[in-house]
Amino acid sequence: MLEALLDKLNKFHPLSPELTERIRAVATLVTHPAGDIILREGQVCNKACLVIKGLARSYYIIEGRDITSRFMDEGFIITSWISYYTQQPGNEFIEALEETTLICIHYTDIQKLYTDFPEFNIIGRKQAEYGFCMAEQRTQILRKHTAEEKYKFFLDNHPTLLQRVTLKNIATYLGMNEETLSRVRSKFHKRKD
Amino acid sequence: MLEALLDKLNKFHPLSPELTERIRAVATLVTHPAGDIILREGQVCNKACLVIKGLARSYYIIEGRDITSRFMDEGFIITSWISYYTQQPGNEFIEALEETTLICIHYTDIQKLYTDFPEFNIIGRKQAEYGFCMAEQRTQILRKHTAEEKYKFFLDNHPTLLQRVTLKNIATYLGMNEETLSRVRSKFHKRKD
DNA sequence: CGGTCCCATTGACATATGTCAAGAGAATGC
DNA sequence: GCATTCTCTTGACATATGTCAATGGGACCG
Repeated sequence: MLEALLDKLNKFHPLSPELTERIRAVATLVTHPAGDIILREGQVCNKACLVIKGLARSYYIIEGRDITSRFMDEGFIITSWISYYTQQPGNEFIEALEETTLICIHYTDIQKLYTDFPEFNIIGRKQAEYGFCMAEQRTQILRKHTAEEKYKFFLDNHPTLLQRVTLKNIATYLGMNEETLSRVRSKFHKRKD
Repeated sequence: MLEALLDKLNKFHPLSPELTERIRAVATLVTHPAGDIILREGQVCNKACLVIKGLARSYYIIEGRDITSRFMDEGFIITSWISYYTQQPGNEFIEALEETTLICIHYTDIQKLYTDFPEFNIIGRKQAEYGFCMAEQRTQILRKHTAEEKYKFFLDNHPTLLQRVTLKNIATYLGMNEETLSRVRSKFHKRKD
């Protein structure tokens, strides 16, 4: 199972045998049941985890509203980026939406990897660059003008998530409320007949 | 003037004399007059530039609307991140809002720095991590519920920009139109009397 | 099997924001 | 120095989305 992580890292940059060994030594497998809160607001996020199986969402609460910031399924990294990078308490929750199996590495272990294996910084850099691009892309959804365009964008970019996530969570991800999304959907799919 | 760049990089990670020398060799100073388009939609962004003096904004056009994605002033990096990282044509324009002086390094030179100086990846990683956090923060503006909250957030986080940027550009940055911003401001500042 | 919860939909209505138009003032250019 | 833009504001009105409430269908659980 650890192979999934090694594969992913290898695609960023080839891992030496020594580095591979060290990663094996510090990576741990965890499974969260559906509904589990993996990280809470106010905590420092001290690990980064690859999703092997399952699905989670990150969200935060602002003025009493639950706002979904990200969905993370197989192949993606679960962490609360700002809290992780700055090692300060963050405002994000992370919640398992399905039973979710993760390979986790602690922040301090990752920092040691950076200092002990300079080439691991290449991987860290490319991962951060990738995450950055994804973040910019997510932002573009919120800049769409109408609810319908946001929904269309979601359909085009996350077709599989639609079956796995409640519409309420999708709605808060798209910056609208549940009822609006429901109406947009009925109008949108009616036209397709 | 190059010192500003070296200072910034040094704060991420100490630069060896050799690395410092190489950076000096590849960095170039450029000045754009106000109104200049530094990058156009459809181009590949092949450099990253530190703003020494001046101010620019990146924007893109979607369904005929001009949407500001970022403001970049002194100390910040000007580049079109997705296009830069992927080296694919992007959809962003970058426009100098004031006369703007930059220290630029070409993408290929940066890549050579990564391969020739492994520790330069530490700097690249930390810069990407920082940019990622900034991107997440920008996104939070768009998730605010009302126009007034968005404006308040902008006031708190970019107080100096208000004097340097037209309200129209701020409005598109905040995901509202010019008139709405104007009304929010008059209501908001009236209360302060 | 019946009760309870959660999810999604729909209706009626309220309201925030967008749109279109006009105008005043400042900045810019010939 | 005058004309021309541009910026910002304001008004009247249109409309998209939010809010509140009710309903029906599943899923889950005792």
